[in-house]
Amino acid sequence: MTLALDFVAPTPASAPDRVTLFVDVILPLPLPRLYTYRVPFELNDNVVIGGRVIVQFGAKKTLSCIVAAVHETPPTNYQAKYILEFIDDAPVVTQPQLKLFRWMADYYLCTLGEVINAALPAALKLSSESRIQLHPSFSREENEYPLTPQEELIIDALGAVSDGKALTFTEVGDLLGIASFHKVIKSLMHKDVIFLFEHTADKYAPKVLKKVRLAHRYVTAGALEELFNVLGSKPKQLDALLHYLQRVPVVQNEHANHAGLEKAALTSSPRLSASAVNTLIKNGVLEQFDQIVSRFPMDDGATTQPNFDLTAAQLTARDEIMQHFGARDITLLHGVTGAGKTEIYIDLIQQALAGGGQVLYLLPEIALTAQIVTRLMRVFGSRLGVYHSKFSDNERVEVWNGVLGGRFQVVVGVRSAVFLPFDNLSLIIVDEEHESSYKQYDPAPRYNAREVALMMGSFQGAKVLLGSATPAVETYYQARQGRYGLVTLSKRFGEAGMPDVELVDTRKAREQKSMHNHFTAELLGEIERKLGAQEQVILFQNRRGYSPVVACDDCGWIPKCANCAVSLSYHKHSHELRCHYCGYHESMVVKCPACGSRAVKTVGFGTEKIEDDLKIMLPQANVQRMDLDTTRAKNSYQQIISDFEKQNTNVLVGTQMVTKGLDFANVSLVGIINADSIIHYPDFRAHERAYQMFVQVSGRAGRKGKKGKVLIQTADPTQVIFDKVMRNDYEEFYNYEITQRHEHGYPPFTRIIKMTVKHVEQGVGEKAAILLAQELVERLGAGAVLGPEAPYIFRIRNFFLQEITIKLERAHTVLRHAKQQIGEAMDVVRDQKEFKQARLVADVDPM
DNA sequence: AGCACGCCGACT
DNA sequence: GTCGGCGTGCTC
Repeated sequence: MTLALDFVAPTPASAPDRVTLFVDVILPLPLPRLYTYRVPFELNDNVVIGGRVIVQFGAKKTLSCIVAAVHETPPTNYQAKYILEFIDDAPVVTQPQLKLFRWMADYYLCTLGEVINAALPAALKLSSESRIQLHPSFSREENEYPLTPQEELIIDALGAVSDGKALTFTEVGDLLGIASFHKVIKSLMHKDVIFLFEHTADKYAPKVLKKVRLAHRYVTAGALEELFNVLGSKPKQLDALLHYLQRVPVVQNEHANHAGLEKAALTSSPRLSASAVNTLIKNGVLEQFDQIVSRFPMDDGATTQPNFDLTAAQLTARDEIMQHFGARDITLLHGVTGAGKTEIYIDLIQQALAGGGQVLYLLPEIALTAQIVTRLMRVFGSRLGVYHSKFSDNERVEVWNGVLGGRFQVVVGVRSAVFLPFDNLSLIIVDEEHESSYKQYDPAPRYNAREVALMMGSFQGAKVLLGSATPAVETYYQARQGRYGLVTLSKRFGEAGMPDVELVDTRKAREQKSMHNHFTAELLGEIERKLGAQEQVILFQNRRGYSPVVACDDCGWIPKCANCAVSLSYHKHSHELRCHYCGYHESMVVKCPACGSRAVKTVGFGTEKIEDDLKIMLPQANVQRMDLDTTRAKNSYQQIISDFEKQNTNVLVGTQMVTKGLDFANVSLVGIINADSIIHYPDFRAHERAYQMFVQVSGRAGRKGKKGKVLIQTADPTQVIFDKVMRNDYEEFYNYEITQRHEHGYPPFTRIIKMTVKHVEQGVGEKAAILLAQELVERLGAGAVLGPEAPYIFRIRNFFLQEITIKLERAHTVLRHAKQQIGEAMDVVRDQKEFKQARLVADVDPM
């Protein structure tokens, strides 16, 4: 019957031909290829490139993934599975993004899945877990199969069929107390006791506000009066109602009542009774409703007009930038610390917005503070989205959707903000472009947000402005070559001169026995003088903890990490020995386990010891420490900053954190406790990094008309780098450094790819690395391959490391070819049976 | 990345 | 004899 009908029924003229669509999807897994799924015919119209779909992957996994392409080509050597579900009817990933993600996977030698994984906020990735439920046909009485006690336990937990309780696999595992519960589930399925289903859910939960409003029938003066009479004998309810009416002009403004009032405004007040409010709701006087609200305040504090005027120098710089953008897409703004780059950025952002485009403003993590956000918020109001790593996942999704939906035209954010779904960027600002925190190290994609921003700019026709007081040598080189525009701002804002930089010779001081712990008499005296003058001091020590090493004074025994090739650092406040690489920690040893001596001493020093010493030497000083250990809690960073700002503390001791973008008007002295530990680094970028660090930290001294002072303690004041820092001439530093780079064939004259081979067995790892190096030499030539070599820290988290450095010429064709070759070389190693356990990692443009 | 299938030691 | 360890291969 139905068959006949089908046969007879003519295809409606309006219906499209019955095309079978296939989609190529990006799975959120480190897989090299895309996978092709078939679209159920009735869902053909739902296909959206950049939208999410749910598919079955493998036997037992449902995943949400992104549609990368739609086509009609059926796969030839396998049967495509059907898509299970379409989640979105509009893209969550835009076309320009897909293009960028492809570029990233290609350039950084990783998979698209890894890029997608890093890009999407976790809440946009659907959670999928298998669950089990009692089979409708199952009943205990009629059950014919014998059941094991474990099976009984699960059936008990599933309750009766009627109330249909479901258990996740994890819950089943917990219930049985074993990890291998699969057999039990399989057996239960076989016996038709349970069935299995997949539960997928969007994890993003909108924020819901509970609100109340006056029921519609009371919204007239007359009805209200009547209501008052009725409530006359109920003072609490009347009180609550009056309070509501006081806050909401019900009669005059009907819309105000419709918008209602937050329920908490009535219930949380100690003067009002929450139960009275609930009674009013129950009796229908007030009605309660939910309102989905944004996690970001909508009320627009924007003035549209910035509350400042650009100085003549800033105006000139701004105009020069605009001029460069006329001819070039990328411009470097080289402006000394305190020259007022932010004002220029704001001005440019306003212009870009006026032209209708989107703007992305990237900042390193530590520079994206409440200070800068408040400032931007004042100008851009609710058009500004903020993307910070300390944000909750729901907040990130809101920013993501806000960019998609056009609510946010400007986003200020950290590294990962380059993943946001822009499709109409007209300006990207990368502030502090030299910062190494733009580079992601550990999980792939090992990308540099600055480079991604440049590529994104070129894809979307956006101008990119790089800003820094100490540009990366590579960046400055491009500018000098004329590939980037170059604008220089050399004057500090508001008359503040550059600080005086002085070197203090610690070797000499040691000889003269004039050191007080790690302080020279000069530094200590200067700190005292500044404190006496009610001024503030910042001390920089590039190492956290109390001491990096402890050692037995009698036998020389040193506690080492069990998982890494490092000594354990002593942290006094927690009285622990900690590994800074894997997080391993144990109690501080009192007695040497090797010889039994109790003379276990600390060696070397970190921020904690500096803080400690200073508190003892200058008891009148109020010392605060700022490093990874004191800022781990959510708001502690903000707290430390605000204490220092309000001058509750007068000395701030810290790691790199104190060097970035903090503006404190009253700081007149910056001390660098041990410059040598910053300079001596086995890396071609050591000088650049040291220079940047010294200049950045010096920039904290002296602002708003006060001339600051910088004291650098070093055992060897004759080192070249100090000369460059003291002359305060970036050009000179650059000229020196670029010559070095040229001589030794380092970037920007070459491109570097660092390969790391990790293996739990040292010998096997070494052999794998040797093979990899051989394969690379074969393909790229001996001159391009350095190593393998064990890094200084040759074991981390139980993996032995071997590194191979590949140096390539800069040309793009070379790069393309080389990456192909590297991929092949890696495959050769991976295909060897004995190296199956080796982990091979490629890091393109390491920092 | 999971998660299955497949081959070797200590136990009902 | 089996249960269960984790080694390698596949997932459209």
